[in-house]
Amino acid sequence: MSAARETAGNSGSSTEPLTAPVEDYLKAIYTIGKGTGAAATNEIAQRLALAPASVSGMVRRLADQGLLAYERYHGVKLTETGRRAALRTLRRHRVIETYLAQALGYPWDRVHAEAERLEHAASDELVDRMAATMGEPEVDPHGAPIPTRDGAVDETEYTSLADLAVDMPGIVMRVTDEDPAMLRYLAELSVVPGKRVTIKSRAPYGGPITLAVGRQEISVGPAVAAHVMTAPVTAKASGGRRG
Amino acid sequence: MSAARETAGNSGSSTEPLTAPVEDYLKAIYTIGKGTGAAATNEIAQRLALAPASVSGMVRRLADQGLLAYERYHGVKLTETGRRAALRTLRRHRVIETYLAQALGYPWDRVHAEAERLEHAASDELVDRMAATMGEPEVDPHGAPIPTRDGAVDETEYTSLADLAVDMPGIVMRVTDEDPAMLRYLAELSVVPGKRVTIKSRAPYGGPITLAVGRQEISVGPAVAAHVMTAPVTAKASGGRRG
DNA sequence: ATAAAAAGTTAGGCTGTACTAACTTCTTTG
DNA sequence: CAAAGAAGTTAGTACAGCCTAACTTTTTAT
Repeated sequence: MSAARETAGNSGSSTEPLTAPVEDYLKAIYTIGKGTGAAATNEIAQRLALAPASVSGMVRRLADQGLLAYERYHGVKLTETGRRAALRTLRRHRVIETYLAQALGYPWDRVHAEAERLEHAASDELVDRMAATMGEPEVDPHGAPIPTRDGAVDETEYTSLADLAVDMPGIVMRVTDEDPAMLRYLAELSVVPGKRVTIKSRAPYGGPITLAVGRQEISVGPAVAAHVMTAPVTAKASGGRRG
Repeated sequence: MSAARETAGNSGSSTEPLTAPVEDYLKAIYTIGKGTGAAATNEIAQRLALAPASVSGMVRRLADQGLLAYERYHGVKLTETGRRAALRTLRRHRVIETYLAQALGYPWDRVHAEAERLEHAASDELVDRMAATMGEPEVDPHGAPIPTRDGAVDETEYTSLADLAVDMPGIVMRVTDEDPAMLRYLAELSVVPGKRVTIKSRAPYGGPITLAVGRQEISVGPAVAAHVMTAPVTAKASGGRRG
């Protein structure tokens, strides 16, 4: 279809800047596939709040541009080029979030929305200057690792509160949800990166999880718990990352 | 969702956010008409580097949205709504420029390009936080006045070096050009806001203008001189604005 | 193993913003 | 005041993204 299409053979990485929607697709696909795995059309659509049909169309174009590998009816996988582009956007996003919080006093529940727009407008120079003035932070305000300039990310997997064993203390490393209401809720409970927590009990059938945070004892539902990621306290080898 | 188009008769100021191109049009029209005057299609086209035909089309839609008054073949004028929108964008642009320079060490020749993109992505909250951390600056790094939150701007007109009388000392208030090369050139000559300058001589027929800047004597062409705006040194009533 | 359900795709449209080519209106000037 | 030139407009097209409706393919469950 649509004959005459351009120079035909630009399946490599052309240097034209990506559009905001394209960056959003790549970011979504990356976070779904966590670097290597494949992403399903429907899941991409849900993440981006789009109709699945729209994703089918876009995904084809991204494949034509060499950003991802696509086989009809069988999801999508980032190419190396696509992965690099995704990580560049992710770095922007997280550096900006961190900067907003540290330099401009943004509350942690609002940095995401602002960064979501700025990430498409900020130059690499800007992002690098922000990172430099903050001393090259390694995690954003939610504990998510910030990719480096050259596309390296800490991909350590943590244990969520939903999976953490009873009486095994853990350090909150990350909250993997950006919903402002949930973030405010967690902040109120002091469940934020760096805090030490211990599961006291877990009610069955999706019931509440009771845990100790500092000297307080609180209860949260499993949906919340699933988004709070922890590292074992005993492992002093926390990989050199610091909040 | 998004069914059935919306309330139809939105010729007033609907609260939907403006797109980046729309903001660019309004900004261009504002700066051409300096607040009140009209802007010609061709001039808008030139500012935005677009074909005049594209401007005709867009301008009609902006008129439909109540952002400007448009009469075929007779240019365009901002409505009050349009003017407010233009000033909001201008404020964003200039606050961002100033912040980039002051907080992130951007050189003054590069702030414009970066702000040009960020102004469409930054929220009012972000812009206000930037302004607040800088103590509500009144001018940007080129000396352009920053509109206030509620749309007030200093519209003082200054005298360009091309018009400044010989031997009448002036203070450089503003440079009205964003070309990085020209800005670097002027910075090298120390012709920057705040500097005191005195025209020593003006060669006829568009020849060079010789002026004293500090203890240095330099020569510039009329194209450069036209973009350097000065206020009389004697007028202590400089309106309360400070670089 | 097949039918129902889920997932994914194609077809056909729409909007916003741009372009070129051809035409019209305004302005200027002889 | 008419003709040339400048300015501006319309017509027709394109492209990126998105949508809904209808269809196809894959998966699951009986």
